[in-house]
Amino acid sequence: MGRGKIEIKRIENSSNRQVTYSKRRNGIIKKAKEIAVLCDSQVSVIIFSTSGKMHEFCSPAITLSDILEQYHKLSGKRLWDAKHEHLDNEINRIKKENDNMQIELRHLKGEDITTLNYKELMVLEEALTNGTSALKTKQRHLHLDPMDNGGNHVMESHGQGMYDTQAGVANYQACHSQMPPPPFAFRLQPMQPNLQDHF
Amino acid sequence: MGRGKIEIKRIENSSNRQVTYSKRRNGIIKKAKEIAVLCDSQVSVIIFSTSGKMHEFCSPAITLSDILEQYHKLSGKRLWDAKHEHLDNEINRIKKENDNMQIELRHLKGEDITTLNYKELMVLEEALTNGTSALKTKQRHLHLDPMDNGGNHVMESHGQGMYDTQAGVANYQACHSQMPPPPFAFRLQPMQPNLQDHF
DNA sequence: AACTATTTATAATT
DNA sequence: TAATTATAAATAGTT
Repeated sequence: MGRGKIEIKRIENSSNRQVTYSKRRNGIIKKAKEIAVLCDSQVSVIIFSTSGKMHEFCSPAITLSDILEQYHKLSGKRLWDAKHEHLDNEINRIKKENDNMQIELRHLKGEDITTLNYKELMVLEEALTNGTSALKTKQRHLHLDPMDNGGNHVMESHGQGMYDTQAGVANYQACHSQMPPPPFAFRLQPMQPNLQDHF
Repeated sequence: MGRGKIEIKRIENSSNRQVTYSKRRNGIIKKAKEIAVLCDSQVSVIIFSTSGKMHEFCSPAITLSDILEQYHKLSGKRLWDAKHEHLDNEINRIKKENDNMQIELRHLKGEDITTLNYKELMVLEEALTNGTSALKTKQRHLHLDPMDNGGNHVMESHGQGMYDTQAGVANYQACHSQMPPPPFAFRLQPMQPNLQDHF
């Protein structure tokens, strides 16, 4: 319907195709609206252009979800099973990851460690050692730079916090005074890192 | 487009409505096919008659599922049913949980703690304290009951590990000898538990 | 369901 | 890019 008849095949000229798309898309959606009103039917039209833009029409007083549910009932085609399965797999994967982390967290916090064997305890000890060491370093940093927080720090009494991990010797000393509870500086005793090196 | 112009409102005559429905439905689906070919676009048309019959058209080389997924991405509207939505929510929930645990784990291992503030460091310290304390207890247990593992333990040298947390005073002393690295028994100094009681 | 007068959609043009 | 218009296509009413 136009100045000339056209063959129904892809319009090669990009600009023409875009124009035709726009006109015909409006046409279809107009028709969809009309049939919905005239014939009291439920219609869903979804159109994506090559450029990725979407236009849709859905009968008033009904959602696309409703239409899809109807679709499922009437056609028997299950549109969502694949998606559901994928989501299920995803959930299982993440849950497993979750469980493992949960266990690791509990162990680091000292919970549920009665079942751990010797080797596992060693790994745990190393992790705690590293964590404590890093925390201590951070705390010293806070101590040296009180501007980070609102003061309330206690001077490091003394002691060489760092020690040669390669030597594998805990060679520091910590002798705290009886002052009121210091925030945290040096209440943690560094532990022996790299334990596994000895086994 | 016919012998006379019609108003776009519900056709009351049931038989006429049925005829018009049939004609216009074919028209829309024909148009949908045409625009899909002419403009290389993806189209989905689903029509339900009042009598419950369904007709559909979907662009070749694409499934309705694909179109609906696109639809969700572009419109943000959720088309899926309750189950789908539930699964989606579940994934988001677990992922968030996952992220939080991941962060906590990293902190306990001494990673990424430079951004922690004072209070957070205190919480972290408490966790490490508890974990270390529990580990030490377990290690002592292994020491007392060498059947658990292959022995190779060192006797506890000395030291009063526990101290009054209520007093809020870090009153322990730790003066390690320079012995060669014992496996693990009592290289960990108990730290102050229940730190939060003080704040 | 087929026909056809007429309306509507739209291809080509401006 | 948007309006115009000649023509093709769709379809309302008829048979």
